[in-house]
Amino acid sequence: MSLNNDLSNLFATMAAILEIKGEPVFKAIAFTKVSRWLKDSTLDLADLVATGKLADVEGIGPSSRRIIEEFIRTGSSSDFQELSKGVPAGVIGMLDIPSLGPKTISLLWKSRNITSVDELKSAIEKGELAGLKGIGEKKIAAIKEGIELRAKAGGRVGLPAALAAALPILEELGALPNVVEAKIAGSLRRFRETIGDVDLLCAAKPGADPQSIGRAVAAFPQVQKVLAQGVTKTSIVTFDGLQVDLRIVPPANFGAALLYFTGSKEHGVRLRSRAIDQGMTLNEWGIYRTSEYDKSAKKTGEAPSVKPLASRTEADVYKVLGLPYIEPELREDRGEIDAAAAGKLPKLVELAEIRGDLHCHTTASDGANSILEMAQAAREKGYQFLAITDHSKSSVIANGLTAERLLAHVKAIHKAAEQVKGLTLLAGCEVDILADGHLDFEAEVLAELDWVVASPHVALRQDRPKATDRILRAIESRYVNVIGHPTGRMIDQREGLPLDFARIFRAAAGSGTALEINGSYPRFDLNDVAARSAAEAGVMIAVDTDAHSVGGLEQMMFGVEVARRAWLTSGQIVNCMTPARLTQFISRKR
DNA sequence: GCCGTTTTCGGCCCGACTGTTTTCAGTCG
Repeated sequence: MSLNNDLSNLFATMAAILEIKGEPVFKAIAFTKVSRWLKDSTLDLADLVATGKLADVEGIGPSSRRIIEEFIRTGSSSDFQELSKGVPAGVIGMLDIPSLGPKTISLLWKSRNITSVDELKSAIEKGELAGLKGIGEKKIAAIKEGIELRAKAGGRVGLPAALAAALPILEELGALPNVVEAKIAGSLRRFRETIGDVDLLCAAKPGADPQSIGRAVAAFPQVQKVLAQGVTKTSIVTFDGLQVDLRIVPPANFGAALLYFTGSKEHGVRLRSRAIDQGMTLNEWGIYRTSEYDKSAKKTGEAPSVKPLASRTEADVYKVLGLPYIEPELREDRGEIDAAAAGKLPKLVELAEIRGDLHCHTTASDGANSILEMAQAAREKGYQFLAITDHSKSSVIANGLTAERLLAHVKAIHKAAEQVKGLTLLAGCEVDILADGHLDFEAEVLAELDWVVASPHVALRQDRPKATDRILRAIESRYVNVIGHPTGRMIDQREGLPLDFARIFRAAAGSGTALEINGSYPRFDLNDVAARSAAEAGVMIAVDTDAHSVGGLEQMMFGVEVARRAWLTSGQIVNCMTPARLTQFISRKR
């Protein structure tokens, strides 16, 4: 996996250099696509190269293939060395600064010899940017602010935090007198694991001045700063440092706008190019017959004068394109448009289909609530089963249970089960997978349990063969029902184990061992891409919260969202089984 | 650089906002 990451970064850097050098943008776009594919793919690159299957991957042509093959062979790329010759590394880092793009960076570099963010900062302070063509006072101020913003925000915020910040603003927006409808769009609507900025869309009451809505939002109590304010678009920064972009459209164009601003960018590009193939033009106002659209009058901030073929709802627009409605979680240009055209979109799992949680903690280890409290909370959520899975002895910091304490705990769970009617309470354990793949308890202890989650918690920097063997060994145990957070990655904090997924998935599918989507942020592990590959390989997926309190059970919605992004249906998820089916699933392995 | 049920060459998605401009380039999503 780190090979994929390294190569992904290599291609992203090459794209950046091409942009700054002012090469035709399409080269950079092509490399960006390769970079994205490398980051997303769980396939074994070395394997693809060896079998010649790399040539089948869409978007990877002869040049990219040559670069990848050379990199695998030698660990470096002569194309990259050639391209980056004479380009200081700091120049590329300047691309991260908002309001500073490749053209300006190139200008600063060529005319003022500015080659890093630090040099840029001191040049601004000394007033050395004055007199450059196309750069005035305001532009310089914008660059200065961009540098500060970058230093403070550090980029993206986690999904749960972004959602928590966005919902109150959405509510205030929806309550404005001139707003007919308001929705979250962008990556937040697609439930990406991290969010760059929040996109909101609203429909203005016909006849109302759209700009008045933008002004009202700019005056919301959360607003720290207004970045831009036009007729149909307002951008603000909240006191949390989160950027929120609002677009205002007429109700008749709401669907087209929602489709446009939900993205992803790549999904949108594909839809628009599909429209072109069919003699149509798709934009945020609607989908139009190109012959009519080209003749129509257009004015910034207003719908084109010609009548669209569709625009009111997203489904209407998809239909004109000959496609069924595509759920936002699938709109990542990962084959969803081809699947839609072929009538092969999955019926995505829904939160209401989840019948229980199979990974949670109590006061016996590091949780905040008792067995009974957790069980009652699960019952109140309408669950039919719940597995109590406290930590094993090696997790000392988490007050992990010794064999003795665990066996007493099992009895306590069975006793609590009698007090909560209508809920199957499973006595389980989250057993550490030790560095060598041994489990933290002997078989005779595990045999006393109804449900076993085996998870890696330590030694998360192992190399690929070691890490893979370790997890494979756990999968082989007849008592292990699911591997919890299989890679141990933490978003933005640590990479996790570089597993050979192909081998893991084969073993898990063959043995009837589930793999977990852990719905607690920043785990989300397996992630969407890996979970999708796993399910395609026939692996059953468990969607769990890893709740450490009653409130933690609510994280199930995030786990389900990862599952939806992984194209999963209820039939591929252990938590959607009836209690009777679940019992069968467990006994089949033993 | 990649791609091809009209193409092996000639295309490659689209609009809003800002700033520095007198008609447009750069940036962003």
